[in-house]
Amino acid sequence: MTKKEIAAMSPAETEILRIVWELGAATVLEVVDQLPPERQIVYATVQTLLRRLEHKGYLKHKSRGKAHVFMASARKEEVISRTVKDFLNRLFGGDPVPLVQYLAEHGEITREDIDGLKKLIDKPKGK
Amino acid sequence: MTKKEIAAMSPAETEILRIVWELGAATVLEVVDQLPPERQIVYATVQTLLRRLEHKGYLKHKSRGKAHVFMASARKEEVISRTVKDFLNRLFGGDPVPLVQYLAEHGEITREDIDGLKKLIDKPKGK
DNA sequence: GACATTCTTTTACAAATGTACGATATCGGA
DNA sequence: TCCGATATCGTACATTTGTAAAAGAATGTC
Repeated sequence: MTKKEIAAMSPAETEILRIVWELGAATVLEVVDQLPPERQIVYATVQTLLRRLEHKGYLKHKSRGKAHVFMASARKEEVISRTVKDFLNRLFGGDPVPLVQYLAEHGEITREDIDGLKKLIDKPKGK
Repeated sequence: MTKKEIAAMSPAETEILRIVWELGAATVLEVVDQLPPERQIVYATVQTLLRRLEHKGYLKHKSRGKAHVFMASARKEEVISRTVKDFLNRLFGGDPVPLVQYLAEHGEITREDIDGLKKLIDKPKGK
């Protein structure tokens, strides 16, 4: 395991990283446009966040014309894994059940979602 | 809704708050003892975190002898709700399914857990 | 090829965060 | 009542974070 040493991302950075993941590749402007309307945050700020994410190793970029196109650099699976685990540890001492329970109780996930999950558990070697 | 305005807690603070919840009520020392051994953090630091949590409204304390006994001040349910929702928004754009999916795929939750969840969903007004 | 436009780079900066030392207060004994 | 042990309080301080303005560079357009 020679990697792993990648600085944790901050909440605001996480938000931005997620959007880049969603878009696959995106310029500063495209990320800004993707932000929820109620999220007041200017171009320059998003740009700073993207740059910091690049510094930390989460993103890389290539140029398209004068614009920079950002895209994932670290493996998303791994980043999510680390992030979720950390969150779970801090808020629930590592036990995922209360978290899922919360989601269920608050109607965040439906019975259909749950049925789908069973399948995942049964065949762990999913595609 | 005249409340709600409670400053967000930082990751380190979250960790400490969780322990206080778990213990119900605890002195600085008791919290320190509850921290996982690999978590290197001295008494004074935990104290600061507890103090900050109190300032933000998450905790209150009463005295027992010379020691302060900290306990929840804000409703845990609500704090967890806000925290989980925020996390979900930032990392998954608000969609809980990928999160639960991740937990299922990585063996964090078992089939039994899931069966229990269905019950919760079926009777949302659970005790 | 001069301009307005569009991006990036550089730089800033206050507030929050993580971590902790030193001074002071308090309590239970000898 | 003086002492050692135990706690809290006040303070500190380097980083990180969130937010952004200002300056500089690349582009397409007349």
